[in-house]
Amino acid sequence: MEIAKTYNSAQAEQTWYKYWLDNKFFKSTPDHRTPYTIVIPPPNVTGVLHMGHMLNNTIQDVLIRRARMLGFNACWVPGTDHASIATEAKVVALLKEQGINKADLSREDFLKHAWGWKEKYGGIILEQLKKLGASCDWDRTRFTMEEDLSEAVIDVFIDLYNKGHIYRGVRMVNWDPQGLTAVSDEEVIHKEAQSKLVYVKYQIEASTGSASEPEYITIATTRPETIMGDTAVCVNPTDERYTHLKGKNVIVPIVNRVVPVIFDEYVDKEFGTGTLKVTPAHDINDFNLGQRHKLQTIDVLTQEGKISEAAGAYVGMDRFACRKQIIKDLEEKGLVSKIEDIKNKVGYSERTNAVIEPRLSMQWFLKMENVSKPALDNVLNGEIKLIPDKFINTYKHWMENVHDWCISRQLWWGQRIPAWYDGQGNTVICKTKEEAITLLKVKNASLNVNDVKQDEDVLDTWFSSWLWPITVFDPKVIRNGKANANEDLKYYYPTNDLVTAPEILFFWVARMAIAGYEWMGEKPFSNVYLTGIVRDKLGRKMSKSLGNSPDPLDLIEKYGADGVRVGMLLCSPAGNDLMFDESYCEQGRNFANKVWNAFRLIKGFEIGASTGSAAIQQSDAQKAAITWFENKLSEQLEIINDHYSKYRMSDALMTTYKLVWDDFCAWYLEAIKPEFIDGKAQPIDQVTYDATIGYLESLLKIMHPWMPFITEEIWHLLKERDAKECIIVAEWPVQLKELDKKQLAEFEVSKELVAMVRNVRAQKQLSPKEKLEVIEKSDATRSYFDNTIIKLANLSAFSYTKEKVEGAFSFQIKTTEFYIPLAMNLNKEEEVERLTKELEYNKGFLKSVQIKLSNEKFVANAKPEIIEVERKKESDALSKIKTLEEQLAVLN
RNA sequence: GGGAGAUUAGCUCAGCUGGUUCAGAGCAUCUGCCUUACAAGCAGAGGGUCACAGGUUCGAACCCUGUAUCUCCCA
Repeated sequence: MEIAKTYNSAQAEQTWYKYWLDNKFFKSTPDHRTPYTIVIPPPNVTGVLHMGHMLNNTIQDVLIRRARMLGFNACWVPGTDHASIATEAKVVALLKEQGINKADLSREDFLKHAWGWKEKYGGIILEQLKKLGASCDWDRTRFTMEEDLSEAVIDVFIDLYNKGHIYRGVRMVNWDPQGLTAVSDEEVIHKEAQSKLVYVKYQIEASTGSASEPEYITIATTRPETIMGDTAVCVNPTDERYTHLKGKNVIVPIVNRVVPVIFDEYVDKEFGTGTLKVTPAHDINDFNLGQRHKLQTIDVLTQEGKISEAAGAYVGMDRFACRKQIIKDLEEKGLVSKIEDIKNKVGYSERTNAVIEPRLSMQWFLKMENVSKPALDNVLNGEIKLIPDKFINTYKHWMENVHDWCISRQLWWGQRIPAWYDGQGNTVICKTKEEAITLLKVKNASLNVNDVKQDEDVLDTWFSSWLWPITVFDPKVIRNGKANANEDLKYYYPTNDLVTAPEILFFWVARMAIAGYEWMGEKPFSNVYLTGIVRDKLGRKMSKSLGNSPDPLDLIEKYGADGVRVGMLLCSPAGNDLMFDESYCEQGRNFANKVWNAFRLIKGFEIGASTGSAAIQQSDAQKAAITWFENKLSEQLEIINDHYSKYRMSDALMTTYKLVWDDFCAWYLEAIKPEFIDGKAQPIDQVTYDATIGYLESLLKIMHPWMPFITEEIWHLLKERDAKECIIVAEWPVQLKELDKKQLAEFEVSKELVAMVRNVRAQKQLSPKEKLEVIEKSDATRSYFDNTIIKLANLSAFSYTKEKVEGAFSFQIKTTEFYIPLAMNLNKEEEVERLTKELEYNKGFLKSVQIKLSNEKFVANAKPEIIEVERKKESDALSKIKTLEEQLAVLN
């Protein structure tokens, strides 16, 4: 069979993904094994795969594949999130293109369009995940808006309401004037902006009878368009500049409203002029002031962010246009004393990027104080681990200062709030209209059934996804109670690992923890692995608008899924952002190709007869290499397992990479590779061949989580296997019970020796083909790796002597001296220089060690083993120096 | 404004309990090689005042204090 010189990723990817699906290797059902569970952070149903998903899901796939190989019942649940605002915005935009206005549609018709849209475009991202090899149990795919899951959301609302955690009230909320909905605090992104601080003069109302010049007080504001809503001016009571204003009123410009001057500690004397215009309808702090001082609230903005009728001026004008206009008008009236450029933070909607408007409105809230406690405690006590743990601080800080959660959204796409009103001020919370009528009748005997109306709003998307680790398994558990949980939930919950971005630590992770304790009485996951943000190599966040994000699918096409997976993870320290560059994918692809070629070499071996006259015997070089690699593999496997246990993904990958490339390809294969005689490769003996195949299989297994496709491909090309005998379900290799550390150390010395010989060749410009001889000055007569060294360094002989060899090139490894007799004459000067340099170095070393050893405090305080090491260094250095001096003496 | 984290080779990062001349890896660079698995490769080499300034210690990349720069979170 002809094997291609380079690995064809596209073909293997297609073949094996289908094969895995057909054989149901991703599928998990409860059984006697221990489960290992991950629920996917459900991507936005409108989303397309970006680099963040790529990173995130590759990590999950690595974890799940390894768990599967370790013998766990591995279950990775996929799905999508309905993303209320984002999806509704997309549907509204699409309808607009078709000339349809949302306002003209009924709720039902709009939802039909939305579902139609979801069926058509939703879930593209799940198909894309398959391209990177994600081994999700697709039969379990869930969507947060599907009927069962939605019902659970309603159950949860009712339950929380009954427990007294949910309330409705008029509060200052973050209003998105584009999405036309309230959003939670977490959905507001604060960005620094260049703003103008306008100093406006408000006339102080003259005391009766006084005819003097009008007196003014100057306030500074970045929001002059809200002046029409001013109902007071506030100063700090300790501010001596303004004490004379006690009991006075001022006249609000433009609308000429007379409002009081109030005194409150809240005002910062240093900022602006130390006076504050108070607009209770449009600023949370002003609202609080208004409450304290019983001020009138005048809402001068509409929900679209335009000036409202109540303003009495500029009605219908956009808020930003009005800002410009009002400054102009105030200037004309001579009421602007100055305008300053300042930097301040402006909130933007996470979903629509519109500037958030603080706005008073009637909303539903969840009281966080009580429900959040177990979720905080169990992170602090380590029951739930955050990786890396630096996030514990952030988490703690948020949890301790958490505000009530505004959970209502003025949208249609989502779970509708199960609150019912009778039009006369009575409200009941229940699932159906029938129930509502019954319940309302109790409160209102003269109830008119036609007046019973359900709340128009839906719930925040996170109010559904916080149930994700529970309801993907058993959506009915909320109403049935956890004692009646189904088999799946009992078996898979709590899940093991959650892999997600730090950005949604509060949005989602914290809230899932809350929900987990509230309804399951138990954590939803044991470990939360927080990935970094994928940035470009200039450190900029990858984004569509910057156009600096490669399309993951293009990368896969170019470098292969395995190559991209390796590339992503090579540069992804946990919790730190990663500076992505395509060259990492190239490195990944090159690695895949290296593996492919190692396979080609092995596959090409011709196996010699094991008996008879033409029998091929295993050489000592091969025998030694085999025992060495068995130990090396075991040693490195232990390190890899340790990295995994600490979620050090890039370290686990790099260790794997070096084990394969350096230890296996560069040393092991070179050592056992049969020689060429007369241009023809010699056959290999059966024992060496079998051992090599065994090692390759172990390595393929270790590589599989990172590179699922190429490993499966080679696994099957290596030998005929049964239909179900796939690497994806192969057993993870086990370590040796006991490592031969002495042999490992000995081989390291051998490697150094080989490198030394190669170095001499390079220096003296000798061909690698020219055989050299090496003599070791030693009492020994042979050692385990002699023949391996002969093979690797291409020596004619490797021998031992007790005497000094003169006229040969000499060098030391540790304290042992070696000679290479060279046909050419040594360049005396060069040798003297080289040896002198080495002598100087060793003398310097010796000095530093001796200083340390002669320091009484060191000898008194340092641990005995440390002192022992220092003494050994001293004696080694002394012996090295002696040897070098002898060598130099001979040359001179 | 409050808090967290970072700063180690050209780049991306390790460095876990302070202790080997502890300063490391991968990539990139340079030099020599088309050596019949692999030029997507092989062999070799160079490259760092561990941000800066103090301090603790027999000993500091590591602990402490301050400074600078950057990132993130919260208000």
